[in-house]
Amino acid sequence: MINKLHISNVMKKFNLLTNISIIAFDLNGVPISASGYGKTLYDFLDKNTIYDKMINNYFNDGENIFNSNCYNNIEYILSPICPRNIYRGIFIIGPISQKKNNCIGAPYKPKHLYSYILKSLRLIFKDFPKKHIEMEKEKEYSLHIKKAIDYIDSRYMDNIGLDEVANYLNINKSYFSTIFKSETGESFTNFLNRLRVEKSKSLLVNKDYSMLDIALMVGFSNQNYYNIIFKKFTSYTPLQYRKVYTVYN
DNA sequence: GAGCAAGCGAGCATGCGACA
DNA sequence: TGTCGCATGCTCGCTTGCTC
Repeated sequence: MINKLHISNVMKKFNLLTNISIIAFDLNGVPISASGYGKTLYDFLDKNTIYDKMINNYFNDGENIFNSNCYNNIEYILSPICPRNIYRGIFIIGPISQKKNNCIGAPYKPKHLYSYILKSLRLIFKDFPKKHIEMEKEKEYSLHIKKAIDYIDSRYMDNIGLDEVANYLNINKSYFSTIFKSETGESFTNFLNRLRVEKSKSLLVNKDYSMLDIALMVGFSNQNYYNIIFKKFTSYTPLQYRKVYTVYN
């Protein structure tokens, strides 16, 4: 099982250090996480070049550097998330270019630096404080918060609020607000919205529902607000997210 | 149909004191 | 230590209206 938090943190650090965008996919082509100037990263990947072709070439020839079909001198590097097991998923690093003034403003990286780029990614991955990750994984919630999360997970599609969950737990709402934030690290509303956004992702990519339908299905009262919240958590509008996924299927 | 910006009001987050 | 009630500032949810 891939630890998404670990991957996400590694990618953020890699992007900070190198200024190169990076995206992670599982082996079904489903995006796990992205870091960098995300919109550009998605825009310049295209169906014929990137995911399927990269995977095939990597399996067949061990080739891990790919040119963009859309733009000259724009390249991507493929790297397995786990070097010993490509079935854990892949990183796609880029766009990068060997021309300083390229058409899309991709970072300039001469080819002889590619191996260093990959090495630095491996080093970050290796050095990232695993203790922190384990602590996150093993974090236990109090009974109140466990019950609250169960309740939210079963009722997120309804118009639930802080009041309702506090009543369900038979505790004061201000007290619930306090302990919820102290244990989960985010406010009740934030948690609920994030859950709704996560649930909506599968509806966006697997079904042909309209944005309004999906917004209503996961508990948002209108499409506009759904757009705002979706973009807040993913950096993409729901439509962009659907397009991205469609590209890889 | 989808995205975006602005404005407004509701209600959330928070701090504090009190109580068991 | 755990819980509750209250007050208050301000964040966020939502609507409206517009463009593409």
